[in-house]
Amino acid sequence: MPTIRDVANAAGVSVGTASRVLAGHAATSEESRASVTAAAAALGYRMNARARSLRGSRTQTLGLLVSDVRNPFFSELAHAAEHAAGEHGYLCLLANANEDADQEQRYLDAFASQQVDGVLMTPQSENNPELGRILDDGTPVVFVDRTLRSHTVPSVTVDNAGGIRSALEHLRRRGHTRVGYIAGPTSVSTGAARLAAIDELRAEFGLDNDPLLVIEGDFRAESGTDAALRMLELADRPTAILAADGLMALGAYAALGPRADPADIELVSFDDLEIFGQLHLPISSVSNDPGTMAGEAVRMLLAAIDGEQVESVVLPTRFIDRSAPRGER
Amino acid sequence: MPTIRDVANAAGVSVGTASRVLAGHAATSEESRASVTAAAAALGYRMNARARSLRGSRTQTLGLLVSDVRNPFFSELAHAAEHAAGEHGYLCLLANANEDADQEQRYLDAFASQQVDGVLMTPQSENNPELGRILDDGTPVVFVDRTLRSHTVPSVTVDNAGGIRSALEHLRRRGHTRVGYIAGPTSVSTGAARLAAIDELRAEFGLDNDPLLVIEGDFRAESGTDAALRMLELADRPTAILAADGLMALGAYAALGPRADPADIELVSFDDLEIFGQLHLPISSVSNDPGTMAGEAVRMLLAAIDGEQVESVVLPTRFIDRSAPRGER
DNA sequence: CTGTTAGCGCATTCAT
DNA sequence: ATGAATGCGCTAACAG
Repeated sequence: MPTIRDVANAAGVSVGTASRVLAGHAATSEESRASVTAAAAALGYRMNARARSLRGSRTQTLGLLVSDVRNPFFSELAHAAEHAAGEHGYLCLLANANEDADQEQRYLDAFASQQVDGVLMTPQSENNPELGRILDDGTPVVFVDRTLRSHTVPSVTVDNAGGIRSALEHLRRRGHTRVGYIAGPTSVSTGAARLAAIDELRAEFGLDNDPLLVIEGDFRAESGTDAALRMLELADRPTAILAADGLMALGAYAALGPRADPADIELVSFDDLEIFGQLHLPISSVSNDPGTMAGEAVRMLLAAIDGEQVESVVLPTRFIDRSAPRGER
Repeated sequence: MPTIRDVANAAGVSVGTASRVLAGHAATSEESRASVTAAAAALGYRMNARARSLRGSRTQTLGLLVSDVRNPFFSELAHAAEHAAGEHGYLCLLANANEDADQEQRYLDAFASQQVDGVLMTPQSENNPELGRILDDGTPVVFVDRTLRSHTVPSVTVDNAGGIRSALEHLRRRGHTRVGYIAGPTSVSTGAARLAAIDELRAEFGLDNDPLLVIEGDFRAESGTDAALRMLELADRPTAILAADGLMALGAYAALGPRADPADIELVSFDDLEIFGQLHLPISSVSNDPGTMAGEAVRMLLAAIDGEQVESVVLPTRFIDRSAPRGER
């Protein structure tokens, strides 16, 4: 691969001049601009981004660490973040923590040694020492979707309590008082916040206060299936099930089986997945658009990289009612 | 951030010695090993991967370019590739071409300027000049899932004809002769190969040769919905629909609607998505495991980076029958 | 075994 | 406007 030196030689100028022309610097003559450009094209010159970033202080690279790329919510988030970053000339290093704290640390270390300009992440483990080091180094970090008690970091999250409230309002309108809740892990901020909201609002919405109606899952489909099956075996079955995330809602859907009657049980999910619109049992949802979250988070991160002070934002949710018309219940 | 020079000073050795210790090089004394290690820990030293790769020839970084991360097939592929790469000490730059040829070129350029050691991609545009340049530079490239006529590159693909055959065998067993086919874009190798296989086998399997029963989609859900709707409006409706990929199958499923009777129409998909097992209309599928494909592709790419000659591989598919028992038809 | 030196590709001084 | 020189952090070659 030709270097800038080859280009300079071919163009008959010094590397300094070649560098200035290639960087679009102002102080260059028409003549050298022409010869350097021609030489670069002829040689098929391509700038070495790593060498450039060694000299300068920016790498134009962002680290993006999500909990699980196979979760549609996060893959949408990753896509949107990568897209937004690209629009600002940044490249993303995408990594998948895979719900594993060790892996999360390894990737953060890799990000740091790759000199990323900033990190966007959906954190999952409290007191992650690697995160502490990165912050100490002065690398800007923005949390998306989740937060951590152990570290004060700007974040983009949704109004979990508001979302839960909208779901409960829906369920009250539909006449449900016996509602099963498939919780997320309370070790994760979203899991904890949503469960806390349920407990807070239980009385106001006249929900049965039965501990058997709350089962903690792990934000994956299978745990949703298990939880739903256990609830359905109860002597006093719930008439509706609310899941703390989309995958667990899908798991609960699977548990109900292909012959389930929409009038039999009502499903509501936190997170809106595209597939929900296509199922034979409608799943209403609290929609928290990952695309919007990612866009906002990238904006914040870039501002932080530019040295600005950024404030956390909490986005509103929107309830999507997919339930059958009243008459059909 | 402390550099290796700071560590060397703190340890009272030269940078050369510090470098050797940190790299785990053999020729170091017990004494310097101890002092350097201690100094590095005390200072919180972290190697600068970009500076290292500027000196050496490897960056330990792979470029991974997929057509659409939001497609579960590709997100699974990306996850598996990243995981496999990580196990070999490689970091992945993940990019999303988003089914756009321009974007594909931009990312390939970015990969090259980041000096990736190799590129793993699901190609989508023939005669991509940027791809030509990368190959000319001697950067190893491996195609996954798809191939290109314009470039001879080692690839990991599935046996498309065999997969189609297994689907048609299933449909014949179930007594279908009027089968609608939702094709993929013929500009993509998989789309073309699967359609060609159908045409090839049409007579052998006694399928109706009605042009109205073949509609070309674009591998996205919506096109599957459109195609299925058009087929269902035909005076002589198909009794089964076969889709060239999972998302279009899901789209067709949506077109059938929540009240569709499993006995009414049979759905088969090329690609197996996790959700298929949970729908009220079963979707049988030709499973081509993206995890296996990605693992194999990473193995090949790393071998190619090590200068070995690698051969393309074609993986077999496995048919997953989710149709209702015969008695219920 | 270790210190010294050079150089990877580039941008940026400082002279001119 | 441009050339020469310097250094980013690191590894490798060469002496010792």
